[in-house]
Amino acid sequence: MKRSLAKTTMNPLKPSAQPLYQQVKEHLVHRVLTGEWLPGHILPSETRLAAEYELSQGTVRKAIEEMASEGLVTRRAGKGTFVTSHNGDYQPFRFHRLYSDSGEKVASDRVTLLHTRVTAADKRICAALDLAPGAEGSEIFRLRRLHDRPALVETIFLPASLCPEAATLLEQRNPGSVYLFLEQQYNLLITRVLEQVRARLPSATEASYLEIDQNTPVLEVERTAFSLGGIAVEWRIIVGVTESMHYRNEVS
Amino acid sequence: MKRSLAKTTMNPLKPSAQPLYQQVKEHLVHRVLTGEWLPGHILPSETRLAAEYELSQGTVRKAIEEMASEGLVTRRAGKGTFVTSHNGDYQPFRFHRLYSDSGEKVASDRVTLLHTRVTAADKRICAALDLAPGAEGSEIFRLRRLHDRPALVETIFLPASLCPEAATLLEQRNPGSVYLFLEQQYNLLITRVLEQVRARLPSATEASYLEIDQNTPVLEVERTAFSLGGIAVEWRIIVGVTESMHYRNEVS
DNA sequence: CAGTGGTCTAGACCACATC
DNA sequence: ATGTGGTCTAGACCACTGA
Repeated sequence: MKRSLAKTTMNPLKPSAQPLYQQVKEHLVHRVLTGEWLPGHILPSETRLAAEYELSQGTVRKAIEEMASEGLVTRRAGKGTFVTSHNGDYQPFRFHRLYSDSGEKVASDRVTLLHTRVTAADKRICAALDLAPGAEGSEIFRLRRLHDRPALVETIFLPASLCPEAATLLEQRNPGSVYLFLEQQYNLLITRVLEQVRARLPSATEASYLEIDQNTPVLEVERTAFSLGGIAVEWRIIVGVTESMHYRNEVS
Repeated sequence: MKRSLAKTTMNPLKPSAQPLYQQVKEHLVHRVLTGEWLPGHILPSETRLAAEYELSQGTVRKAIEEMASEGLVTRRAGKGTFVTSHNGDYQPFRFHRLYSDSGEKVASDRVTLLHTRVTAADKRICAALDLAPGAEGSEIFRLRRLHDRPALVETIFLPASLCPEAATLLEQRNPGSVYLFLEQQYNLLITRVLEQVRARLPSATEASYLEIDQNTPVLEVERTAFSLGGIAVEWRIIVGVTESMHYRNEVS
C-alpha cells in the first residue's frame, strides 16, 4: 500500500526501476554532498527520515547501512548517524600504504615543509586532475623522516579552482594531514585515492634530500585523490627510500 | 519466542553474546571450509536454512548477505546461493595489480614456465608461510611478456604439506592461473593476498631474463596468498620492469 | 526517562529460473 | 507451476546514550 503511496506523493523519489532503498540512498548522498549535513554532524534519525520519505524504517535503514559500509556515514548505537569526518573518530591515515620493514606506518611525525609555490599544472597533472591546460594551483614540497633518517619526499599539487590560497594557508599552518586541512578549509572530504607505483632512480635534488646515492633505486607513488562525488582534488608524488621501507597492500 | 527456542533446542548455535546472524554466518563459513559445499556448488535455500537453524528467513538472509559481500558466496536471483569459485563467474585475475602504462592488465597470455624444482624453504619463506624451518616445497619460475618484451619474472613457492607434487603437476599442465590450479587440485580457494612492494636493482639472472641493464631499477612485489580460513598457501616474488608498467592500487 | 541504532520476526509481493 | 533470491512492511524487544 505504502509503496504506491510513496510513488504518487510529492516526495523527492521518482518512480523508476530502481529499488526504493537505492533511490533513498542516492538522495541522502546528494544531500550530504550539497552540504545539508556537514562532516561530523548528525543526520535525522531513521524514524524521521522514514516519515519524510513516507517509507518504512527498514527501507531507510538499508539505505543508511550501505552508506555506512562505504564509510560515508558512521553509526553509533544510542546516539545517531553522523557524516564521517577525518576529524572525528575516523582514521586520518587510512590512505597511507608505506610501512617500515619492522611494520610501523610511516606517519606524520617528523614532517618538514620544504617550500611552496603557485604554478601552472603540467600536462601530466592536468590529465590526472581533469584540468584545462595551464590551470594554476598550489604546489607543496614536504620531507618525512623515519628513525631520524630522511624517508620520503612529497610533491603535492592542489588546483586553485578548488583550493584557493592553499599554498599560503599550508605554509602558515603546516598541518600533519593535508586531507584534514582540505576538509576543514574547503569542505572537501577525500574518500578514494588511486595510486600508481613505479621503481626508478632519484633526481639529483631528490637524492640530496633523501641523503642517498643517485644510483640507489627509489619507489615512486603517484597518487590522485578524489572527493565525495568523484572530483579529482589532489595530485601527489611520493618518492621513498626503499632500503628499510615498503609499500604494503592487501587484496581480498 | 523463537529466540529462546533457538537457544534451547539441539541446533548448532550456542547461547552467547553474539547476534544470532553472526553465529549463523560463522557456522555457515565453517561448513564451507570443511567442504560440506564445494566451490561452485549450491547452498540450501534461505527457507531451508531458516528451518534448520529454527530462525526466521530474515536472520539467515543477513548472514548470507555478509558472506556474499565478502565474496565467499555468490547469489543469483531465481537460482540460489553458490560457493564462489575461480572457475565459475568469478574473475580469476582479481589479485593482479600490474598494469601497462596504457592501462591494460599484464595478464596470463604469454606466460612461459622456465623451470621447477623441489627445495627447502628459506628463512624468509618459512616466516611468511608459517612453516617449520627446513620445510620442503615446490618452486616454480615463470616469465611473462607484454607486447613481445619480457615484462616480469615470477618465483612461486608452494609448501609440500599443502600442495604435494605441485612442481611436477604444474610442469605437466602449465596452467595460466596458479590459483585456479590450487582450487582444482587441492581444493584451496585463495581469498586474500598480502603484498609488499619495493624498488631495487635486478640480479644478474633477472636482468638477463628481462633483457635489461643491471643498473635499471625494477619493482619487486613480494606476495603471500591466504586460503579460506586464513592459512598461508603461497609465497611469490614478482620482479617487473617498470619502464612501461606500474603497480596500481585503489584505496577507499 | 525517552530516543537512538541493533537485532529479530513474520508476513507480503515481485522478477526471474527451471521444468 | 514452483522455488529462488530481492524488496518492502510493520511490528517487537534490546542495549546504549544523554538529559
